[in-house]
Amino acid sequence: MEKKLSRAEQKARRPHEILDAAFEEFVEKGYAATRVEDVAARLGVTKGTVYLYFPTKEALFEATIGHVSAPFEDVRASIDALLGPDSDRLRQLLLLGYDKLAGDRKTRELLRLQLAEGSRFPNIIDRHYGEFIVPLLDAVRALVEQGVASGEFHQGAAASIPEVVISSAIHLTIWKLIFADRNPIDEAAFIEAHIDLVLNGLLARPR
Amino acid sequence: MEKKLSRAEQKARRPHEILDAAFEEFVEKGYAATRVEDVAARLGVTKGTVYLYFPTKEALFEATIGHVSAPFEDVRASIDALLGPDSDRLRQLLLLGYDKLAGDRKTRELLRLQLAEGSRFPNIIDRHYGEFIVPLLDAVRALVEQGVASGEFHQGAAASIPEVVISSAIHLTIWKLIFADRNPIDEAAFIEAHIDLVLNGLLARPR
DNA sequence: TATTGCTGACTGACGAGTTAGTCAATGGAT
DNA sequence: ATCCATTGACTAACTCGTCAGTCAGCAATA
Repeated sequence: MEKKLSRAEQKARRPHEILDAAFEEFVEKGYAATRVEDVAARLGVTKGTVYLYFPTKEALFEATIGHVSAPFEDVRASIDALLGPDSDRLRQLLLLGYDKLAGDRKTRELLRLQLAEGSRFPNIIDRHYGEFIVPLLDAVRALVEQGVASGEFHQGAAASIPEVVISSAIHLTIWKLIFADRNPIDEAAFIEAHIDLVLNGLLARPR
Repeated sequence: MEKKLSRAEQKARRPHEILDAAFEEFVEKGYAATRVEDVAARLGVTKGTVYLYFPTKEALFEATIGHVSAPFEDVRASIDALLGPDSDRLRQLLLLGYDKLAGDRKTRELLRLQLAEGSRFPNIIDRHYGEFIVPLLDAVRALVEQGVASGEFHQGAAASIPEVVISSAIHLTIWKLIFADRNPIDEAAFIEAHIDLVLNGLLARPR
């Protein structure tokens, strides 16, 4: 079902197509081992075409990172819309986190690229940090503080460091990145265990 | 203070020296971008020398991974030596985990290499999984199960998935890999928060 | 016909792997 | 103790393939 596109339409689509293809190649091979020609081949065009839209391989890489890390603005809004007691809101927030981080292949692979290439492209780290990490941590912190204020959560070391609350989502993401399909994990059970731990801890409750 | 080494001594040291240098280069640049000549230059020798000891760059890389992931056999023993109530033993186990994972630069960077190059060198993953991950998770699982049996820990989703108990150590490791020195974190407070969360959870205790 | 998105053949640089040759340590002979 | 033939760790300059980036020309569109 190939639709015939006008030249203008084709040209307008090219950058997106190229960035999508580049993302796949960079994820698969890493920056250094990726060949611009292979990126082009994914679209059935040649290297020259890619260089009409991006001046260098480096520029292509940075644009690629920007392209996939773009659609994160809605997260903040979803967080503010959560309802119910703080423990429920925290549960929903964590589920949302799993969905956006461990569940979304693009975000996951973006993390891989940050780890693999971040030292040579520091700006991709800083950008992601400001646009994604800080707001997420702030949201968790705000939620936990509110829970403490309402008396639903107890004051303590854990309440002041939001990182430890979301760690398992990072953990599952890393696990999936390392063991793609080889050591699958029961994700639903993992997430339930995480939420259970965060709310109840391990110590037996006094009855 | 350069000590004069006999030829035999020099030759015996070479492989170690090369692997140490190679590790630094691979960590810094990644597999593809690392030049064998730069590895050699770290020792003040030339490329040819490296090829006397390792047949290809690939073989050098795999040997390098093997070289740094070697000293892990003692962890199991340290775990079995822990004493006291289960909550104390768990705390000590976590501290040990932080020491070996987040605290040790080599282990940390090994994780980075696994993430960055693992898809192209599957065997380095499998090896590490069997030699390090499985024993560690088994140890945590055994400890938690014992705590449940003794009544100190409560039965629940968290108790059956040891991963969620150690997640924050992974999280801190990743954080340090991504933000080397740029966004430092109060590690002692982080670890305390982790232990607090694991033991007590967030929910306020009934008084 | 004029325009332009694209091609594909080209270049220059770079890096893995090779190998003929070097020279200093070694150890046996004197 | 001194000499010298032999060894072998190492070098330096090479080949060969690869790949980023270029650009004159082509062919389809408007």
